[in-house]
Amino acid sequence: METRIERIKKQLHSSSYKLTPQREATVRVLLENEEDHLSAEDVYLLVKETSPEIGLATVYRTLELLTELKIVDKINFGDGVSRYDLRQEGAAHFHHHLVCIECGAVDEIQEDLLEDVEAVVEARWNFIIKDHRLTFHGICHRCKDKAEVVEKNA
Amino acid sequence: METRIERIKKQLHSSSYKLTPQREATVRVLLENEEDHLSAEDVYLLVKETSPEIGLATVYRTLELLTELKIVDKINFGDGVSRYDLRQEGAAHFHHHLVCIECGAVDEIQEDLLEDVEAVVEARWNFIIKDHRLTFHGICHRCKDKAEVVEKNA
DNA sequence: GTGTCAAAATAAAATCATTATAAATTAATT
DNA sequence: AATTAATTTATAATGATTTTATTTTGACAC
Repeated sequence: METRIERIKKQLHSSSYKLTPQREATVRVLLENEEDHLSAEDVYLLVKETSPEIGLATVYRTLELLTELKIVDKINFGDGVSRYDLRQEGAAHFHHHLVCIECGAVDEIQEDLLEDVEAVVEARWNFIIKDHRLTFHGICHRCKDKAEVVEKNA
Repeated sequence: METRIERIKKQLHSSSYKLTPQREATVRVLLENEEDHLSAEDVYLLVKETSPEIGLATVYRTLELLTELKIVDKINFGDGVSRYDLRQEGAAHFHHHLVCIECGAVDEIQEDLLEDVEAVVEARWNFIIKDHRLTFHGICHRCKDKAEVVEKNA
């Protein structure tokens, strides 16, 4: 954890930004909730637990800054709020998401899976891919299993 | 065009909704601007040209209704506004998008391309896919060609 | 045709996430 | 220590979307 904070500190410095206490607290929250997909408000509430004096606008600015530096990814699942996700270190590609339409859970897929598709798109559409977003909406394994159990008992 | 309106009318009726003049005007705007990705506000302004008495809220409600009936897709490119896109008739899958980070253009890919990937995801993550969203961010063929010309002339 | 009821539309106000502004604080530099 | 630049805070503003209350419309029974 500390080493990751150190690394992020260096990333900030290399763009001549400082790792202020508020920014550090924000980054810590993101690290501690790495598997979640927190909204700005979520982050704000969590940061407030350790640094009650922080303002919502500061959290927004910090998240924006981290997004700019490609330390976090800003993602949008169409529920009206932006969510922020720490990037995997050294990951060349972005991970994908599985959004459950039953329970709302968001799971991640770290595998790329898109290499072939991207090759086709670049060749056929003459488009240089810099980034991609792939989200599947459906029924997650938990809800699926639950439904099967109910069915069996019926 | 008229046949498509007729078909949409039937779709509405089969869910016991009516194709009111306002709804028809909204659908017409969507049909006339099929290759664009209009925001609710865009649709509103265009509908207003032929039906000046329509309200923004009605447009929102109509778009929401059409989305519910899967006549249009609501998409979100992270620029803060939702955009609405007529579905291809009879398309079993959603089309994908190419967003140019230079000029902001949004092109569509009608081909599926994801069949193999979906098979892997369903099997490996035990997830039932109902819908997907795939967007590539990068440099479109127009900007790419422009850059090459500049390079050649330099 | 007229009355009645429900669906739909309108206009205005409310809500919610996000951003901008201005004043205050902190840190870095001279 | 003084000056300047960054950063933060609190508050107000914005902008997209939704809700609410009210009015209009259309279908159907009488």
